[in-house]
Amino acid sequence: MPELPDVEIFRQVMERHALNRLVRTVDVRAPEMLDGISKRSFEFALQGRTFVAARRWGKNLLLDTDQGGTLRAHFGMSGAIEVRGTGDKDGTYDRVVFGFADGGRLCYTSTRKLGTIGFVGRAEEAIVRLGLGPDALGISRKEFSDLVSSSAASIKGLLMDQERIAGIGNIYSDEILFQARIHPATRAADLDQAVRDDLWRTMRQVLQTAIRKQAVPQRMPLSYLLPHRDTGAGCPRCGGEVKTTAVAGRNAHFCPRCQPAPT
DNA sequence: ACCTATGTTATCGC
DNA sequence: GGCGATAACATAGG
Repeated sequence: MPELPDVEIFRQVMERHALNRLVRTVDVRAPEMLDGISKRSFEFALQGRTFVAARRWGKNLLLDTDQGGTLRAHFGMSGAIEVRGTGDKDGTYDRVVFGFADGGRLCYTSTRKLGTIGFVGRAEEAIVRLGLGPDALGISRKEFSDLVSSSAASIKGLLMDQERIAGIGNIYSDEILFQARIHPATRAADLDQAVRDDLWRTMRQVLQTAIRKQAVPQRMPLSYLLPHRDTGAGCPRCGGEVKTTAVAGRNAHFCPRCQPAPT
């Protein structure tokens, strides 16, 4: 689930349902998911506080607290953030649970425990420590163009490299490249300026559309690859067969006819 | 049983 | 130093 659009939806949910509520209890059920902080320190840091702002950087959710200090959460491949009411029962995969004084709960969930959650004095510390590049929706056209033209990696590999540009993963890199009609294995530096500029616009358009659709695959435009990624359906543009191929360590979905291999 | 999966990180070879 | 491939992490589902 959690690439930039998914985390942005989490952020919006936090903004509407988690701000300015007193955190009375902190229950760390999977301490192995804590990043750089002990269970005791984490609980101590958050108990009695309220979240005053919800931010996002790449795939990381950042919740600023009223006393300074920021909760940072990353969701791995199977994580989410869920707000529960008093009567709702616990989920099997609730890994960290914040109990609000008003009875509701904020739950950091993760099936596979591949994510991390931590607390830092300033959000920037976490961003620097994780080595994250500029957010995919924050990078300027010029910055993006320079990044692409100076990379020897495949364009898909570059889009997924969190140290260069933060927020895009396997699913959305495929979608962006499909919409831009670029083969995922194309060397980034081989793209000329017009293509780089178009790719920047396409990247923003895809991410913003996904956010508008609540990052729900079924709500994406029919012209997107995402809703029928695993249905075996043909290319939504030409009807041809969608292929898969390994690029930068991941399985890329693409249409060989619409996204011809680089020569 | 075996394979795959929306992520990250360490390691190895080129 | 950059990059791709691979394994590992923990778990579910086909």
